[in-house]
This record gives sequence, structure tokens and C-alpha cells, in this order.
Amino acid sequence: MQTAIDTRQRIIDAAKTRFHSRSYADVGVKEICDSADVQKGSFYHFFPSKRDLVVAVIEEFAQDWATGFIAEAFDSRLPPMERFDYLIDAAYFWQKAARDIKGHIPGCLFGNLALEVSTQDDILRAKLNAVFTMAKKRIMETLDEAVAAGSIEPLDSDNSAEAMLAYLEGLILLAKTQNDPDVLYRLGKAIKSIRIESD
Amino acid sequence: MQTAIDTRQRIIDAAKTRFHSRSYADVGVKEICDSADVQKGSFYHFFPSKRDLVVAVIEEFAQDWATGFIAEAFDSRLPPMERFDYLIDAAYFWQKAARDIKGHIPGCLFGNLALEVSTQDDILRAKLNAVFTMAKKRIMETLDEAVAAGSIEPLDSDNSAEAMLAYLEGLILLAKTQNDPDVLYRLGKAIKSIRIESD
DNA sequence: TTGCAACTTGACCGACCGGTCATATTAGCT
DNA sequence: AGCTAATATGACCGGTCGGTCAAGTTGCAA
Repeated sequence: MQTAIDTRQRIIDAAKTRFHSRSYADVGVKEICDSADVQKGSFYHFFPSKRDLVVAVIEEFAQDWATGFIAEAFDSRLPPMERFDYLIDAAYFWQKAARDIKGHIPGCLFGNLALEVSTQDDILRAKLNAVFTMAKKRIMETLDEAVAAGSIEPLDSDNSAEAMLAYLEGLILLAKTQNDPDVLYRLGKAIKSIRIESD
Repeated sequence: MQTAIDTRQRIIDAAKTRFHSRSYADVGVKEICDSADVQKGSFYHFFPSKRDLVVAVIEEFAQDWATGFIAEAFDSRLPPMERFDYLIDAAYFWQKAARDIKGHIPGCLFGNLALEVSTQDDILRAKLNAVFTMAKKRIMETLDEAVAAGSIEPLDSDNSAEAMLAYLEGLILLAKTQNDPDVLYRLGKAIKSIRIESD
């Protein structure tokens, strides 16, 4: 059957955009089914529960992320510290594009979900945490490269990377609250000044 | 009638803790009424809608915040830059205390709500944005004081304050995702290194 | 060509959602 | 004491929620 994988994918696709631009609780199974042109029964054939769907969405989105703008921004041909400029740029353009189309900044799917479900579902929380850990790792490797290249002073790259990730998520949070992607432009450059000394 | 104000307050109190530690969508009017020992009809006597309740909760919480740990941390008797240490400390202890009692880090009510409702309700978004603007102002004043006292080099205090706020919110986001208040301790000190140069 | 598993269909479920309402009850003023 | 307006009561509303299920239909392997 050729449509099988397709059906599953259509469900994920419909859910992905909706969870991203609204919230987990606000998007119902029925709405997802309708927009994916799938019946309720089919939905529950592929996903035991709504929660299992959001897990799939997180996984796929993390993949998109890793192979998408994260991969582009962290291009190893670029001087290490320059990659952070690309990261901020990419975030800016993504949020701006979404706002121009939908009218609102969706923010970061992972950040959104993390704040929504972390206190209520430890498994989802762990999933989201793993995504952040992966992002942190990319940042850390870049910092280590920068240190090796002599473009920055040695530092606690692990904690510094986490701090930079926190800053990025915080920027996106404020940008979403103001519904204004320019926040990323105005404040983004400071990401390179964040550093935690090694002891 | 003596119980009148009391009833309204009981509703707000019950809602405040629940919205903070769960989410807006997840907490129903019925649950709030039950826990506040109030009937549905009474609830809608005081609040035209659930949304009006959350507005009241935001306002009261912002007040608690301003007169609570924000006021303490930004104590004018402290050297300006030291106040940021107190800010981080206060955030750390608050989150830790909540986790020890409830098992989970609730995060920042404003950050939580901002990511949950910003794309769906511009009025709530504006309310939350106003709270952030107030916090930013406090930070900015502190930075200006620090510059005046010569403890830091002159900088774009407005944007730097916003960047520091973003960082704080990002730290709380990661702490919540890891369910670990230590994130604030590990990474908090970097808040003082964030600066955006004036041009 | 038959058999079986993968998939689809759409009606159905109980629970809960935010919100309404007519009817008490109460408190404070005159 | 009597009136009025504020507050309280709890049954009730239509709609939606996540989820179930029995009965199809389809594609593929043997």
C-alpha cells in the first residue's frame, strides 16, 4: 500500500505546523485529521495517542533542524565565531518569514513545548531536553574550534555553549512576546560575548 | 459583604499557582472553582471569562514580582552590578523551593504564558510584554547606575537590559526543561558579561 | 485466486470544556 | 423593619475533547 507511509506523514506534517504556531493543548486530534484528510480511526492506527504524535513531531522537527539551518549555520568552512552570526541570521529570517505569512512569530517549537509540557510529562520533557543537548553540543564544538584557532580565549566551552543556547531561546521568547523578529537583530550579536570561564 | 473580595481573591490565588505550575489551557474553570470553594456562577460573577481571570492573575503576579524578589534584588543600597547576583540567586531559590515541594520547576509564569498564548491572543501578549518591559526598565536603571558609578564601561543600556532579561528567561526555560534549578547557578553569572555596545 | 494483514471508514463513547441562568440568600443602607 | 443590590447556588447548555470499535476495503504474497 503506497498511501500508508503517506498518511502517517500527512498527519505529522499537519500537526507540525499547528503545534509550532499554536500549542499542544490547543490543537485537537480532529483538526489534525481534517486538515490531513484522514479519519480518526486511521489516526489511531498510526499513533496510539496524541502524545505519541507529538513525540514523532519533535523527532522529525529535530531532524529538520539538524539538517536544516543548524547544519547551514554551523558550516565548518566558516570561521568558527562567524557561525554564530549565521545562526542568529537564520533564526531571524525564519521567524520573520513565518510572521509575514501567518501574522505571528511562532517561536521555537522546542522552547514552546518545553514550557507547556515540562511540568506535566517527564518523557516529553526528556525528549525536548535531548534536542537541546544536541544543539548545545554543536555550539560547544564550535567554541572548541574557535579556541583551537586562537580566535577566542580558552573558556568553559560546555557551560558557555549552554549559556549561549539559553540566550538564543530567551531572544526568541522575547521576540515572540513582542511579535517582532527585530529583537533577534537588535540583541543577537551579544551571543558571542557570553562566556563562562573554566575554573 | 465581607466575603466578596475574599471570594475573588480565593479564585485568583487558586488560579495563580495552577497557571504557574501547569498551563493556561490545562487548568479548567471547574478545577479552579472546586479548589477555591466557589461555585461556577460566582466565578462568572467576578470574571466575565477565563481570559479575564488570567489577566487578573498576570496583573497580580506582576505586582508580587515587583514588590517581591525584584524589589529585593534591585535594592538600591547594593552596588549596582551586585544586584544581578541577587537576581539570579532569588530565581534559583524560588525555582528550587518549588521543585522541592511540587517535584517540578514551574519556570516563569510570564515566560510560560507568553509562549503559550502569544500567537493566539494579542491582548494577553501585550499584557505580558508590558510586564517584560517593566522588568527591562529595572535592569536598565541598574546598568545606568553602574555606568555612573564607573563600575562598568558605558554601553547601550536599553538593549543590554533587554538582552539580560532574555538571558534570564532562557536560563529559566532550560532549567525547567532539565527540571534542575542548578542551571541557574551554573550559568547565571554570565548575565553580567552580556553587553550591547552603544553606537 | 485466495487469504491475510495493513489500512480506512465513520459512527459512537463518556468526560469534560467554557459559559449561562433562574432562583435563593445575604449584607448594608434608610 | 424593609428595600435593594451584591453575591451565592447548582442545575443546565451545546460543543468539543481524546479515544474506541466493528465493519469495510485495499494491496501483496503465495
